[in-house]
Parts: sequence; C-alpha cells; structure tokens
Amino acid sequence: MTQPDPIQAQLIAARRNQILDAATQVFAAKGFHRATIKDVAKAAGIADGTIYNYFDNKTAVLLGILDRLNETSQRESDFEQAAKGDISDWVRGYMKQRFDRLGHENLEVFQVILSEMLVDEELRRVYFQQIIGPTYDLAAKFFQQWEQEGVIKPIDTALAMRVTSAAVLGLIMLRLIGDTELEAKWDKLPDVITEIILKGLLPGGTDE
Amino acid sequence: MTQPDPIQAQLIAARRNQILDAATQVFAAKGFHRATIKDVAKAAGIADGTIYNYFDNKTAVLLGILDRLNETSQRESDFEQAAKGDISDWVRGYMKQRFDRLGHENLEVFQVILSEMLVDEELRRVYFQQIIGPTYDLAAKFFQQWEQEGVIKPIDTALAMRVTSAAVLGLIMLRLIGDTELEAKWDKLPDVITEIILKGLLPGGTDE
Amino acid sequence: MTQPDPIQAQLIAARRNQILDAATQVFAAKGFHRATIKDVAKAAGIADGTIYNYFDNKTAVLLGILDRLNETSQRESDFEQAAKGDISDWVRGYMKQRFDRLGHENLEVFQVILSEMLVDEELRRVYFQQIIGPTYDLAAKFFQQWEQEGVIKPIDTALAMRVTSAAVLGLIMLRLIGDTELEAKWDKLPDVITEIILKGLLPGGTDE
Amino acid sequence: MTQPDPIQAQLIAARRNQILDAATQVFAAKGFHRATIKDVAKAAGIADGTIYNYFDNKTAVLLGILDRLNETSQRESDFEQAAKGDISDWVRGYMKQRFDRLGHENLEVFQVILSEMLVDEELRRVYFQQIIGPTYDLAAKFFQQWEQEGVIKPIDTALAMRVTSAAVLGLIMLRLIGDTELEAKWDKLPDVITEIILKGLLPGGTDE
DNA sequence: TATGAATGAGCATTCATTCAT
DNA sequence: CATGAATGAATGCTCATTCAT
Repeated sequence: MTQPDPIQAQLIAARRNQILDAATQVFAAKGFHRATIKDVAKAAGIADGTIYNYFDNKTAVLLGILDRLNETSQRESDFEQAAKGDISDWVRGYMKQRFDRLGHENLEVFQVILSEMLVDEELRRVYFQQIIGPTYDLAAKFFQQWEQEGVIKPIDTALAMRVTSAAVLGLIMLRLIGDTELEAKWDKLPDVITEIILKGLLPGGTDE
Repeated sequence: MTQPDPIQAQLIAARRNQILDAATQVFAAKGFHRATIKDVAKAAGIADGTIYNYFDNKTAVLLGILDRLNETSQRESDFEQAAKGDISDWVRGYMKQRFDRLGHENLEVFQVILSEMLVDEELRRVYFQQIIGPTYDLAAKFFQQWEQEGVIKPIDTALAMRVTSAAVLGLIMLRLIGDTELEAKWDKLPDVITEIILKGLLPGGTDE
Repeated sequence: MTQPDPIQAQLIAARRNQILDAATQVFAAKGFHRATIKDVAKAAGIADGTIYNYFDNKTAVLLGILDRLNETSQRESDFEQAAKGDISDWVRGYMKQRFDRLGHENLEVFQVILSEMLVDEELRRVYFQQIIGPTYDLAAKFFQQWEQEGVIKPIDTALAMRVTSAAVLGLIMLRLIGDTELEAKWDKLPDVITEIILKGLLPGGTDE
Repeated sequence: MTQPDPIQAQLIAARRNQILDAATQVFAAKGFHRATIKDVAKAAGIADGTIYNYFDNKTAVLLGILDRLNETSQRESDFEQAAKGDISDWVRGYMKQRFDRLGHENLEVFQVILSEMLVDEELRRVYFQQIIGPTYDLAAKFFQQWEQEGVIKPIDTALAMRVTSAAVLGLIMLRLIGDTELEAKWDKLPDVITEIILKGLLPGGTDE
C-alpha cells in the first residue's frame, strides 16, 4: 500500500507547494476567513476537492504555510556564524534579518497567521513548538554564554531574550495595526532597536 | 421625546453594559467568530434582537468592548503626574500599569481584539485613533521633553517611543501565543523591561 | 364601555388619517415590503405601537389607504351627470378623470396596491368589492342602456365594459412597468384611447 | 476544463430547468416573497445550496422563469407570417395567442412576475428589455406599415399599439384581481377585444 | 488521483407585534 | 391611549467538506 516513495514523494511535495503558493497569495490578499477553498483552488489551477487530497482541512493549509516559513527561516538563520562575532554584531544581524525578511507578501501572510493564531489553539501550539521554541533555544545558548562571559549584565536571560524578540514582534504588530510612521521608517528600525536594546544590555552602555 | 434623558440614558447605558459584559465573556471564551449573537444574547439573558437595539452589528459590539476598555484606560492613566517625577519612575510606572491591567479576563478580551484587528480594517482604524493615537501623543510630549533636557540620548523619539511600547505589546503577544515562561514570570517583567529599555535610553546607561 | 362617539370618533378618524397620510407617503416611496412600521410611525410622528391601536396589522394599513382612495373616488365620480350627455362625452370624461387622478403620488401608491393585491387574497377581495364592483355596477347600467338605445352596437356589454376599463388599467401597468414613451405622452392618452374605443363601439364608427 | 461542454451543458440546463420547474410551481402557489428557497429546493428534491450553484439569488431564479417564458414566447410567435394576411387576421391572431397562452399555471406565474415587477427595478428593466421591447419593435413595424398603407386611420401608432396591448394586459390584470366574469368568458375575449379595437382602428369601422 | 456538483449546517440580521409602564 | 423596548421567529446565503465518477 504505502510505497516507499520513489518519485511519488516529489510529486506530492510539488503539488503541496503549488497549493501552498496559491494559499499564501490568497490568504495574504483576502485574509484567512474571507478566503475560500475555492479561491485557493482557482489560484492553484486545480479543483476544490484536490486540496483535500493533500491537506485535511483549511486550517491545515495554514499550518502548511507555517511549516514552509519555518523551514525557510531555519535555512536562512545563520545565527551560529554571526554569533562568533561580538554581541553587537549579532543583535544587529538578528534585527536586520528579521526586518528584512518581512517584505510585503511575507508581512501580509504573517498578519494572517498571527490573527489566526490568537484564536486557534492548535496553530498556536505548532507555531510555538516549531518556530518560537527552536529560536528560543538557540538564542538562550548565546545569552547564557554572554552572561557568563560578562558581556551582558547579570540578568534573567530568559526574560532578556524574550524582551529582545518581543520588541521586534511588537513593532511588527504596531505596523500591522496601521502605524504609518513605523512603515515609513521601517529601514531605520534595526539600528534604533539595536541601539536601545544593546546599550541597556551592555554593562557599560555608552558610546560603542 | 418625553424627558431630556435623565434616567433614560442610565437605562440604556445599563443595558449596553449588560450586553458588553456578556459579550466580553463569550468572546473571550470562544473567540469573536465562533461566538454567535445568540450566544451573547443568551449570556446576557435577553433576546437576540435586543442586541440590535443597542448595537448596529456584531462588530459594533466588539467596538463597544474596545470603547469601555479605552475609557477605563484613560481614567486609570495618571501619566501626567508620574511624569513630574524622573524618567525612570515614569517608565517603570508605565510598565507596571500596562502589565497589571492585563489580568486574566482583560488578557483574553485583548486577545480577541488583537486577532480581529489584524483582520478588520475599521477596528484597526478605531483602535488606532482612540487608543494608540492618544497614548502616542501623550508619550511623545514626554520623550521630546526628555530629549531636549538631555535626559535621554539624542535619538528619533518617535521610534524610541514606539520601541518602548512595542516591547510591551510584543511580550503580551508572546504570552498570548503560549509562552508559559512569560506567564510564570509576568510580575518580574516591569522591572526587567524597564531596566533594559532605560539603560539604553539613558546617556550614561550605567548604574542609575 | 363603548361610548356612543361624541367627538371621540373624530379624534380617532383624525389619528387614522394621520397614520394613513404617513403610510401613503412611505409606502409610495419605499414600497410596501421595504417600508417598516417604524418608518410609518416616524413619518406620522408617533410611536410604533400606537399604529396598532388603530389598525390590526400592516396590511390593514394598506387596506385603509385603499378605503380612503375609494371614498375619494366615489366622491369625485360624477358619472351620473356626465352620463346625461352622450356616450362620447361620457367615455372621454371617464378617461380624462382616470388619467388625471393619477398624479405622481397617487400613481406610486397605486403601484404598491397593485403589487400587493396580486399577492394578497384579502386585499384583492376588498379591492374588488369596494372599488371595482361598484364601478362595474354603475358602468353596467350605462352600457346596457346604451345598448338598448342602439347607441352602441349589440355586444356583450359586460365584456365591452371590461375591455374599456382594462385598456386604462393596462396603460397604467405599462407605464408603471417602465414604458417611458407612455409617460411622455400621458396627456394625449385620454383622447387616443377614447377615439380607439369609441369608433369601435359606435355602430357607425365613421368619419372624424 | 476537460471537454468543451457537450453533455455538461445539457446537465446544467437540465438542473436549471428542474429548479425553475420547482420554483414556478412554488412561486405560483405561495407568491415570491412567501416562498422560501428551502421550499423551492424541497420541491426540486435538492439541497438549498445547490440552487446557488445555478442561480445567484432568489431574484435570479425569478428572472430565470422569465427567460424561459420569453424563449417560449419567441418560439411561438409567428407574427411575421400572420402579418402577411390582413390586419384583421393579425390582431385576432395576436389576441388568440395571448389569451390562449395563459393557461392556468402560466397565469399564476405571470401574476407573481407582475407583482414582483411592480416592486423590483431590475426585474422591470429585464422584462422590458427582453420581452416588451422586442414585441413593441415588431408590432411597431406593422402598425407603421398599416398606417402608411391607409389600412388604419392616421393616428399616433406608438400609442395605438400600446393601447392594443394594454387592453390585453388590463384584462389579464382584472382577471388576476378576481373578476370571475372574465374568467368565465375568457374564451370569448379574443373576438370581442378584436372587434372593439379594430372597428376603431379601421377607417370605415363598419361591417366586416 | 482529480474533479466539481451536491450538500446542509450555520448565522447575522430584520421587523411585525406585544405589553408593561 | 401613547409609548418604545423587548421579543424571537423567520430566511437568504455561504462555504468547508464529501464522494461518485
């Protein structure tokens, strides 16, 4: 029954991606609830029912988008290397990457995911386990190491780390909510936020 | 028609609050979309149609909740006085107030509002105009004053202010998304976040 | 309990008329179904419930309008006198009266009544008994007399009479349905229709 | 997608007809407003939603009925041929066809359509464009030709033509409104109305 | 596997009518 | 009688999901 997966798996993956591409586009444009399966199917150039051969339900499609984002993130995250440099470079690099990766389409899908996540238990769980969790784990290592090395002041690293990423998430939220000022100065944010965060984290906190 | 509206207004306000109480409870429990008007009516102990004597739409009910939150906020916000003290006190006070005000029920409603806001243009507009806008304006005054006085380093105050509130919003988001660590250490956050933010904002950034 | 009706009756009649005036206006503007009791009440400057002290239900209000139209019609119909003259004058007079009486507001209420009548059994019955019936009876007398006197050709007078009034009703319908040509030439119709009908009814049907 | 639409179109047409048959029956029995989509679906033996795969709205279903009536009309209307004969034959033929075509079911649907048309702008527009308009155009040709040939007296042909069809429409209305006399003598009407109309239209207007 | 027609549960909203004050 | 808040039945329409072909 279940063949190993010669090229079958590739075909399936291709179809899934085709659907996810369409869904990303459609969800970003109309939002999760307003977008219908028919919309997605049409955008993908397939029939409604076909989607259900690859995903259990509409929510699963959103989860699929999340998964892909996740994979992309991990592939892109070269924190490890960056971390070899000093903390200043690392934070700035982290910020730059975060803000850059949110181009227009990404931002809109992210909006949909966030909105749905606030309402859907499972999505929340998956997002946390697959995306936030690993990121935390990685970052935690750095923060703890920095603390031990005295690079940052003695502080609850778990919270410090969370405040750092919260600042980013919060700025994204504010922009999504309609803060035009933020939208206009989006490019300046990595530097500003780095400056603010760092000069508090650094024991000396002065010039740089 | 008959009287100007001495007690009439009170009756209306009472009914509205009765509905908003029920809606708050129901929306928090089931989310905005999953909750039906019938649910809210039942929870309020009235008929479906009665809700429409006090609110135009289901969305208007959510806006009503937002309004109440807003009024409560403004009544509670004694930023002005706090500001007379130094920046350190102000930021710590701001943080404390923000985090304290999000008890359990508040947090859940906030979750619903955030989720819906990410999807509903009008809600976004209203929220921004009525809540974020005024807060920004108030905060902007302080930040600019502080900058002129040299209390904080020369920096884009508009962004600095946004980063500050973004940190709070982001932490709330992270908690809502399911960060149990944050939930456990919720009480410590005002101090930690103040420390981080301030020591970056302060020109010296050291001891305090 | 039931007082004879000193001035009471007058007050009641006044209130009823007040309501019917408002209803006529509102129904004409929005149609029977789209118009709500609230609309009528507002237009009449009274409360919703008050209407139900004077009419059993919404349909009864329409019936009330019909009644008034009927009374007006009967008061205006001086067919008797006209009939003393010759048939030509009578028909022309009849036509002129019919077409003149349909000014703008009248036409629109008539539209509402017709539409509702086609769907409401009782309205149909009342309309027929109170308006069409009496008119038929009156006209029948004339037609029969004319036939006996040889003023019109030997023909089924019941049908002849009906064809005559049908022509009028049909033209009104066509106009209501949207025949702009008819609307433009509305004033010419009494003469044209009289000419057509008469020169067929008259035994000679000759010159002109 | 797959095939052009050989049998597909037939299936669709069949389903549409199935729905229209049911709707005709239900609308005739209960009237357009009182009839629910659920009624129609039940009568057609399908689910509610299925109707919306074939029609946009409830109103569109009524328009569909209208279209079918229209097609039938056009197929049946052999005015052209009839017109080759003399005017007397043409009018009598026209009348016969009109009155014959309104058997019982047809009459009831027509009632619904008329009622709704008096209230619905779009229906009115469609009916005028698709049914009345073409009929007018065709008839206008004949009337103008007849006038030029001196077959009918010099008269405003546009109005003459309208009076002619108004007579028919008016009689239908009177019958629909509940004129039992008309119902009883329905078969005699084509002759009577032809006689009345013609002997006025004919220059001589006498014998025949 | 792909299709897309059929399904039918689900829901916001309206509004005629009632009745306590 | 007047009021107008409360009622709650009633309904068109959507759309995720299924399943026969």
